[in-house]
Amino acid sequence: MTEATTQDAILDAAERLFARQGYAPTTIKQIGKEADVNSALLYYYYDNKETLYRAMLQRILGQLLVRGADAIERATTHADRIRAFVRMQVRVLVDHPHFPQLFVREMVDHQASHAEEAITNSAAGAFTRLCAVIEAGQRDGVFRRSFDPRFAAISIIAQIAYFVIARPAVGILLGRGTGGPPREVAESFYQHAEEFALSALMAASPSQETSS
Amino acid sequence: MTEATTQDAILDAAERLFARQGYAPTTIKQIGKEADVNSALLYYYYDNKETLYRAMLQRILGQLLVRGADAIERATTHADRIRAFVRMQVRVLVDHPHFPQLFVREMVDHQASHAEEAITNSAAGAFTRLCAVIEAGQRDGVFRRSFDPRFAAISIIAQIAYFVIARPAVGILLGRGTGGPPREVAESFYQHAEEFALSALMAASPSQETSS
DNA sequence: GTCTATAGGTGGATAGAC
DNA sequence: GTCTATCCACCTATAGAC
Repeated sequence: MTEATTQDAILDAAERLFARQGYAPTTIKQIGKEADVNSALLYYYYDNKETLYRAMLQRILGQLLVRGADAIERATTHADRIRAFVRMQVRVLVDHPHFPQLFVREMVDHQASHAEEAITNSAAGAFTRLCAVIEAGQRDGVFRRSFDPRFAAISIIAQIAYFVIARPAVGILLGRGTGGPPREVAESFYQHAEEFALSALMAASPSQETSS
Repeated sequence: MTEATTQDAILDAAERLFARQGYAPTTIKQIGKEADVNSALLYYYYDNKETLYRAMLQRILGQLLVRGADAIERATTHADRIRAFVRMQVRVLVDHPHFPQLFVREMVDHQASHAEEAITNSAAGAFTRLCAVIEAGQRDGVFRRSFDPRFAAISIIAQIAYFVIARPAVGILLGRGTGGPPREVAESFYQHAEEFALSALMAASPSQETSS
């Protein structure tokens, strides 16, 4: 949090405030104050509020994209590749605590219009990679063939994503109040998510349907 | 959409605009225009912008609570109860297209702390019911016993919830742009979500772990 | 109940000194 | 690069006529 450049200070402040409050309620003056610079200075670096917002979003999305997915390639079984993917997802999210809020707000406030390119890029990356892993597993008969790989990928991603995005709600559901679930609970859930995903994917030869 | 009373017209307009744009960017004048009344009239019915917002939220929440969950009780097998739950979740969301945005914003804006009790109550109600269904299935040996029922419930809910919340992102991932996936694709996904959840839950007697 | 007119406040953005 | 001062647009909310 101790910034090298003024610009970093501004982006850090913007990231905090935009994540906490959203785009519209966050004012230029507020960001200036939080960054300990005069608010007029923001217009030296950025044309307007929107440009600053985009720059902030680009920075954090860029950091996300860097995270290599080679852990997936290192895994030797199809199952382990799924596990590796989920673990990577978790790592990215805990490393960037502001990301979930920013992402959700961008979704509902702007229909991803400011993030389309970044998502497209990361789609080419993480999402397609996960789809490929699933397809390979299906080809080898390890995973059920009944699922559309892209849908399965969404189901897998959704678990962690929802848990993090809806943190306050999840906290309430688990009886831990609005602060969200404590660390140990979150960690257990991350493990659970791996198993749940795998359990769904794994081809069980003769699955029996029982009536209650 | 053809309203009986002026007040309905105002609330309808408010619901549309607040859902689409969020609280801050939506102006009283805009709402007045959309409702075809003078903006000053809104202050005859409501003390201020915030009060109007809360009234709008209360109305939509009231409508949500009505939706019975008896479809779950009617189902005869454990599997069908899970299916019924997912379908109920979908129905609530398509019947109230503005709800997801409003709900998510309440969550991120207020950390669910001053989020309306109604939200937490109805969510918690549905959640506990789903947990009970899972536990029953586990007791009868139909569902895997390895999952914590509460975690499994979150995984199940997450699929639809994420799909709806992250609609623009999902659209991009599926190659349909920020407009979100078209109706048929969404419907297929909803069906997929049922199968994915069940597939994960179902106790497969001897599940084989294969290496690639 | 519904309107016109307007007060009062705040936020985005610019001009210009240092 | 950073700051002071300020303009202008726009928004919430009120007063008061009809």
